[in-house]
Amino acid sequence: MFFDIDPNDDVPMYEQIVRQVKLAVTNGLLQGGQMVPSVRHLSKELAINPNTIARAYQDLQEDRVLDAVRGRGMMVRKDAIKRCTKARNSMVEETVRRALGDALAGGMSVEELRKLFESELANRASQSLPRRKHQTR
Amino acid sequence: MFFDIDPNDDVPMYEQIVRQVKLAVTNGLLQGGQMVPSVRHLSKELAINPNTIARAYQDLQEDRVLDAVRGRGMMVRKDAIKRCTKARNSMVEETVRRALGDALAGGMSVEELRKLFESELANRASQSLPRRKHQTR
Amino acid sequence: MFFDIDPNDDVPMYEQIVRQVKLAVTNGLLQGGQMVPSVRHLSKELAINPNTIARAYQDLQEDRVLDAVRGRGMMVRKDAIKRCTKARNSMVEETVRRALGDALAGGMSVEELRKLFESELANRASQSLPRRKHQTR
Amino acid sequence: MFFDIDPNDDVPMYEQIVRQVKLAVTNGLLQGGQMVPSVRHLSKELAINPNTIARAYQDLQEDRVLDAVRGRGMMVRKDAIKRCTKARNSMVEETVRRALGDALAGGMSVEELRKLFESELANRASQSLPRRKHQTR
DNA sequence: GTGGTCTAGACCACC
DNA sequence: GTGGTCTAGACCACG
Repeated sequence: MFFDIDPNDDVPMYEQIVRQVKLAVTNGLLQGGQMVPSVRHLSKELAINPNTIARAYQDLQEDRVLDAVRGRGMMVRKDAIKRCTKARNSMVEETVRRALGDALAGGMSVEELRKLFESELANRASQSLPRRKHQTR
Repeated sequence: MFFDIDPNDDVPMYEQIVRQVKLAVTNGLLQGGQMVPSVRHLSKELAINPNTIARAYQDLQEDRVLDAVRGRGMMVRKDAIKRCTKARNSMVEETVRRALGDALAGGMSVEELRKLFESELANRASQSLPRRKHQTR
Repeated sequence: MFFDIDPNDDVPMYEQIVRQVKLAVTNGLLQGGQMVPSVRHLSKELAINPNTIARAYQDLQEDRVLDAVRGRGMMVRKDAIKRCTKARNSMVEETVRRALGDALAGGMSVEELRKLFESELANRASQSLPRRKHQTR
Repeated sequence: MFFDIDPNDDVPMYEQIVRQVKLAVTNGLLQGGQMVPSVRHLSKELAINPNTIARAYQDLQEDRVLDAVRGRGMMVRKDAIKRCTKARNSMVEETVRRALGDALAGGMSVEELRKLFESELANRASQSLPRRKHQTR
């Protein structure tokens, strides 16, 4: 599937899964009504303990992104995309705000920061597969 | 002093202190040769366990930002600013990269992201004290 | 028919069916000697796996509410109404007891509780079809 | 402590803990700012696996009833009582509504139901310790 | 087959 | 000491 989990990242694996599912919903890889892979299946595929997957799915259920269908599996809610997009927006916004805060607090000038931003953006835009590998805090 | 510690933040308190000391060095609030408040003093001021302060100072010593002066306390190294600036740069860069990764993975367009960035920048530029309050992961 | 099944409810579907059959017997919608819809028929009507219907009917047989008639289907036993009424009574009693327990444990006064009870009762009494939609645990 | 957990109940233990903590907040046994017993401690006292306790506490954190204080333990939020009272109210209301629904659907008359309610209420009112033992669904 | 709960025991970071 | 995460393996109810 489309998951890219790093067990050594300081953000816990179950949370990485939660985030990646939400992003997949936002960008259309996972559509409303679609089934997500079963706990056991994904657990094998990612070589991760089923409990960890289950916890991620449960969190997604509480966030009303997934619906458990008795004896059949977990399904993406039809209205999930709204919530996920909102979540993505506030997530990105928050991170940007953080970068900004650190930059200014550290005396970095607005021009420097903008330049850094644009250069990173250029890097990404020129890559074919825009999937990041390591996400350290 | 200039510390703004949130005990319920998910970044640990000692790390918040480390980061804020480094930023203060970068932006000139703390200059080489200057003494940093004593563990006991800061511990009282922030109502934080002295061990926590001590650990932060210890880390800063290992990062060669502070120097222990026998019987007098901790002093900012004269060459600290170089290291701190470098640290700040990679810190900000890393955060920007993360925002970018999440944005693109979630299907946000480059234009949207740039707009968001500029709007946040405008917000901050117009404020007097650019110190952020909550830093959620 | 008169079934109102919610697959996402936390009480299992087969149990919802059992309960609703019993209530139908109690209130006279299903009379002794009457045939109950066939597993296949009901399965189609409710868009539910036949196994689930079968399991419900089996339970009802064990509870001596239904009788299997060779080659014809399932029939409501003539003495079912007694048992169903008894079951209904203890079911309602149990639920009332639970509400009471939670209310008192949570410091709700007897007066508050009685008021709540009467107001709910008034709500219902004024409605034509007293069939509830969601039954959360 | 004040917990009364039944491992054979069909509501899971972690959820029993969640409910009982909330009720304790509502009725004043647990006040804002107060620490709840540590995971390990409660785990020993109730002879329940620490993971189960931890899960309950995490749920309570998500429900903003508890706050984790780094390295010190879990504390009742000052504003918890509002949420808990609200939760209790809707919980009790929901149960009452359910009793009512079952009663009416089963053809029980309003008078019968009210009589049952008042008699249960009388039972409880006359008891010294209004703590229920078994809570079957 | 599915998810849900629980146990036992381990390791980590924080204070 | 505290909570947080993860693993391994078990059992259950549901469809």
